[in-house]
Amino acid sequence: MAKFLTNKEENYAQWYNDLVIKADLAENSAVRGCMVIKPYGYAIWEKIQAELDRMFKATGHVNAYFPLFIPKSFFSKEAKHVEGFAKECAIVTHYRLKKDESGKGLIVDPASKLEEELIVRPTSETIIWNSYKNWIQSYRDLPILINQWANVVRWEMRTRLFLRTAEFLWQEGHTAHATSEEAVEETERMLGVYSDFAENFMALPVIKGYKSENERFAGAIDTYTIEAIMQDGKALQAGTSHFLGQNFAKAFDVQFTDKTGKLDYVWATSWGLSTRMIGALIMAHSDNNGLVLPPRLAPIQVVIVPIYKNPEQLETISVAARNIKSTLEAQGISVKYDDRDTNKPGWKFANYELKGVPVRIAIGPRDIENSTVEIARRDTLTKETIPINGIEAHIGRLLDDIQKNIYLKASEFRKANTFSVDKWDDFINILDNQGGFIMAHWDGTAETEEKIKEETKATIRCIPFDAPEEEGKCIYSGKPSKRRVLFARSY
RNA sequence: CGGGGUGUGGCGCAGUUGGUAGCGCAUCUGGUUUGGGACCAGAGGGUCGUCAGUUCGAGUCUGGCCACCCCGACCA
Repeated sequence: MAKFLTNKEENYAQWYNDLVIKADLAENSAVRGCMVIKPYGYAIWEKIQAELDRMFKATGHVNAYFPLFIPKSFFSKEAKHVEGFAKECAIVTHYRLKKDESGKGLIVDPASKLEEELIVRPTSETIIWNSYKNWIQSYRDLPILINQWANVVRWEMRTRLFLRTAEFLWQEGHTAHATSEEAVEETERMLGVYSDFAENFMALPVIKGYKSENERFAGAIDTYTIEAIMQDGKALQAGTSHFLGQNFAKAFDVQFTDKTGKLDYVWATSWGLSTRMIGALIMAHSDNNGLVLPPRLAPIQVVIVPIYKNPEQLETISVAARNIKSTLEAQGISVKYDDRDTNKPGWKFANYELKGVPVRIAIGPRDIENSTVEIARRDTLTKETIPINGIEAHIGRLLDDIQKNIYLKASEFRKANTFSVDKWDDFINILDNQGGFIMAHWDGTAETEEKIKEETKATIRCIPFDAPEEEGKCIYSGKPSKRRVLFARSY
């Protein structure tokens, strides 16, 4: 099988590309660097959105929407922020087209040049803080806990479906607080939301930690991250939460009067998670037969495939299949009954495996006779025959079990590919031969981090929150270090 | 922006010393099939990325341009 996919072990990057295309998640578009997210891929995003949105609201946040366009002058108000994004911005300079003098075709009307150029948002801190300035006068106006679901544009040189595209979808939370402590708390809370989501829904074990100065968000005091390991041993940053201090409040002059009547700048956070998560989902769990989706994010959790020789048989089987479908749906399980006569069962089996549907139920004449069905689980590719009676409890348990098993498998993979390293030679060997997470000592300087990056392409993914204090020597410089940090090559 | 590669039916590809375009998959029709990607018979579908040049004649040779992919630098 799997003759339609490149082998994961042979060419991981090609396997990933094949999978995205063949599973019908997305494709490249006519616009360089921009992808079309196809219905099946978008359905996964909708599941991600629905769950995160629920979690954001449960933690007191509300949704709003700010403009796609940002006046250039806003953008340049926070020095580090500009530096971080200036190199990858799309800019609107005109607002009108006209017919080309010499015939057909359209040209930009030079007379429609904008007074001030508009930047297509690469992130929305500036446009949002420009609004917050008008919304905040007193401590009574705080906190503001807003999230926005949006598209953003970052003009990337090289793109890959879901992992890096010029335009992508995400959510960005932007909060304003009266105190530093409260903002830090919020930053931590939202990283917690992300890691809960990753572990419980994506079945993706993540390491929470601080970014080093080099890797920090432009304009942030502190960036927290969740880092996940992919099956090729590379790390993927799955979500970030930033403590912005008073940087944006100062840039946009957002002050408030506190309880004692004193004027102070507002404290801020921002946090984001993007369609890149779909890339993580694919790369963390899938195999050479196709996608493996955790049940809690699978657009279709159970597919029913009838096996029949003639229309009469199909009719009998369909009655049983529809009964099972409604029984399962009553339990909140999403079920597709695929009774299309245009494809054979074997084709359907392979196709739903490619698409990562967690559970497949096959019903044929034999099953009708015995009141049974054949159940196949995607994660282990195993099959069993069970009685139809009590199927809803069985499938419910099975889905839970698959969710847990996928998480467990990913956890074990991470464990087997995380190395505690003390010698520079070992550091290089591991990166070159197998990849993975490396826990090593670091002297805490940006120079050392930069040199390690130059020599090995590995970066500090994070300084884990739970890294124990431990005396040691920097893997590169030999200078004293107090704790190990997480190194890896990354996406 | 550097290095490499590719542009030929919807998709994947072949096309020899230049002679008027072919294969597989997919599609459509008919029939037999259906418990792991069915089979047989027939049919439709191509300004060969683009512009110019050489030639009696260009998918093929020459030059320019464009697009895309892969590997680097940059990044979620």
